[in-house]
Amino acid sequence: MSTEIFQGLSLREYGNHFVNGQEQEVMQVIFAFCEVEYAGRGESYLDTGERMLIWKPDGNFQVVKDEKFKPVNYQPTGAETTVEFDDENELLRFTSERTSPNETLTVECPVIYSIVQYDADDTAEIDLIGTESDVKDAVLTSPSLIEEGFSPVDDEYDIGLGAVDIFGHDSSGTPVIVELKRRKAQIKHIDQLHRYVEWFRDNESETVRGILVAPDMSAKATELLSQRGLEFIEIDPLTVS
Amino acid sequence: MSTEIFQGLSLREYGNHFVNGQEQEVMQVIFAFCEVEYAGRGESYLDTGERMLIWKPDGNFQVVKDEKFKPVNYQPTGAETTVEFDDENELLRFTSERTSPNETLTVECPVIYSIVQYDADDTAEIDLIGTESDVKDAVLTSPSLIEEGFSPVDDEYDIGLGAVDIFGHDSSGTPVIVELKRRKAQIKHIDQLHRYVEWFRDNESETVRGILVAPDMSAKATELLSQRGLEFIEIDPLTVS
DNA sequence: CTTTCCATATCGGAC
DNA sequence: GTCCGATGTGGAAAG
Repeated sequence: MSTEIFQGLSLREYGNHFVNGQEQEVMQVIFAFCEVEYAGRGESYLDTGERMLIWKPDGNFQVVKDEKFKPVNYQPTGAETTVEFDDENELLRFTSERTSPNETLTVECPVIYSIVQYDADDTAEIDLIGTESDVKDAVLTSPSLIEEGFSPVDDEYDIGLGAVDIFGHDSSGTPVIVELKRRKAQIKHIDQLHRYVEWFRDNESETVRGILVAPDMSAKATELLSQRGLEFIEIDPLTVS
Repeated sequence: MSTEIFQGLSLREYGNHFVNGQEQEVMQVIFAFCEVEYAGRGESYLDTGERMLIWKPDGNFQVVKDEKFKPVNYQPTGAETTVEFDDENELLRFTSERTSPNETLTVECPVIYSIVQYDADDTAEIDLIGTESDVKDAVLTSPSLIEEGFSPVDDEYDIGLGAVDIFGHDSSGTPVIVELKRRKAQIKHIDQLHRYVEWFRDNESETVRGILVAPDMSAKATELLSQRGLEFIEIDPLTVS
């Protein structure tokens, strides 16, 4: 069976199962009453309550409340997670640490209701379309999506102050900087394209066009784009994927 | 008991428990062999495999693999999630939908190993310090953190092209725009401050100072900051919280 | 290591 | 609803 479930054990017995599950590299899901502390880039404290804990073999550890999408506290993949039984205070303590940045997550559980060890057989990988990368591939394959005569020269062209999505020339030989967005463009995306274009003007050539490619633009973004002499071309990531 | 666990049931029986759990507004955790499809802003397909599903009362639904920190597929809080038994294909189908953006997540489970219904009692809320808001409070309380004679006039001052974190005047009456960051500043943060300062120059007064406040800055950000005539002041969010 | 940028970003707040 | 910015953003890719 893929799931092994334990209930009604002592904290010490649960602790032994956790160590065993870690050795066997299975995902462990813990239903517990706990208190959570975090210290690192920020610091947080979460008073006692009933939560679910997720402990994966790759070290990532999450404290999950019964509401909200994101974990309330966590340590991402790569953390070193351990568990110990504190017999003086009668609790199980999970410690999840990582370096760069230096961060520590501590979860103390005086009560554990049940745990599930899941030895999941899952070799499939997700296939996702409609990404910015898909838009880039489409434009490189069919440059006329930008405009007739557009000729790409390079992609992910590093200028030191970032990387230009697509660099090329228009039909009259003018340099063109293309910035791609998979979603409705916002002001900050105009900033980004503007930075690339300004760099090009300062370092390469006075004459240069900047084109933002996105399925749509916010009103303020449209205004700022125009004010900065940049251009917009509408492409929907899903229709070119 | 806070957790109710079901194993070895028929798909139809599991389905009844899901409906019941949804009515009782408990968090449901499902260990299943499943296939996942998503369509909305993007589109994805995940072939069959063993995963954990999380279904919370607020509608958020997650497909969790035994590796990686983030769910491989999901629908965030606010989605409408339902389950149905497809007796023709002998599987349980979860459908999680939301509008704006219009998105659908479908999870088909021909096998379910076990489910946990967790009626979590958790009223505590996390207390986090070291945020940008903490830095703002510190500066408003002690303006000399910026420099001697700095006098804040407004915070979250909306200029149409975004909102200035803190607006004020220096000791000689020159307008000052302050942008706060809780972490090491990057090029895009220089862009942001630059946008505010340029707007002020164009709409209010030629004379204006732009100050970036952060615990540190990247080398390129330092370069761009200097090039654009902006200033930097070092403040660590944790030492002022 | 650092730095940059994408993300089905999510989330919260202001208008 | 739209829009903007913060996030302990996480994660990948490139230097």
